Amino acid sequence: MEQTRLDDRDIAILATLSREGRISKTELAARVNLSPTPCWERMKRLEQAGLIRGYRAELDLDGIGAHVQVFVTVELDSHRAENFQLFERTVAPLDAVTGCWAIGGGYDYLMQVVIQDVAAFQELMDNLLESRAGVRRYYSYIVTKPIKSVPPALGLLNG
Amino acid sequence: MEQTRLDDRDIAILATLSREGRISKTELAARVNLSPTPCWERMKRLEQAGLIRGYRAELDLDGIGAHVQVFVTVELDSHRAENFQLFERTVAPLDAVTGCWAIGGGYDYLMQVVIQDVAAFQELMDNLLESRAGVRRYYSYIVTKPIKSVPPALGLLNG
DNA sequence: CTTGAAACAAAAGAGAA
DNA sequence: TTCTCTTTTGTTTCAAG
Repeated sequence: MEQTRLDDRDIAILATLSREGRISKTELAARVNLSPTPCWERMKRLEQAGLIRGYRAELDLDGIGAHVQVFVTVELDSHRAENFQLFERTVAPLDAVTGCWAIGGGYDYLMQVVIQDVAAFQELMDNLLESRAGVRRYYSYIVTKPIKSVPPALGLLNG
Repeated sequence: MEQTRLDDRDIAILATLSREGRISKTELAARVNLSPTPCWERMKRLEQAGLIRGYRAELDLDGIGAHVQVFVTVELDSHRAENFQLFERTVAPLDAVTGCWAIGGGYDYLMQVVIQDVAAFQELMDNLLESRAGVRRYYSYIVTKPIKSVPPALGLLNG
């Protein structure tokens, strides 16, 4: 299930698609100096290998509707495998939770929440505490200003 | 520069594109119960209004190359406007910094870093301290396991 | 990897509800 | 206006070399 080695052209295709996800295959081929067919075959291979998880429009939430964005660090009651699983299974289906990561360094999880307003956020967290998902305590950090959000630079990775 | 009111179809278009960014316009039109032309016009309008910032392929970094992902909370020396600007201008061009948010709640910024390995991360942070960008201290949280990452649910927003 | 052809989608216009 | 329908142009996909 691991990767068949990626060459520079594969990396170029991935890098291009991560910035211009709706580029036409003809144009993509031109960008990576390939004719359309082999480029299309590579793209299909990358998708089927699961290296491309999907394509997403990136939206300007500020223009679309009122909302707050909050990061939350979470500490669990107990550190047994079943507690982690319980928390993860509780949190994963919540629509307002747009990101969640298990982290090292003093907390157990970092969550990213995008939701209507602060009241709705408080209700979400109250429900999470009451749900017995094993949350000992949490700290909230409201986003006051988004500074940057970009796809990872593939050039920095050990290709 | 603000939005011309979005109706349910606009929201449906945005929601669909945020999950299937490479869907064909014909298929998109079918999904939102519209014929291709008006759907195409709406989509163009949404893009030109800046509500769609761009399209991105979401990549499986684990399959592509070795890397670490780190969240970093940052506290600045001083809270004058020029200090914030200096920090933001220093951090914004760094390729390894894939996300940065100004936050309330005890720290000034949260940064998301995706980089080759822990050594490269340390070097990045050392450089940031030496650069006199006004960082008083920072805390690092290495991601040990990504749990969830999805686009925001538009249904939860005050459309 | 290239060519080339058939199937399909995108873009733009003319006009009806 | 806002949608439907039609046409032209360009893209996607695949077979064959």
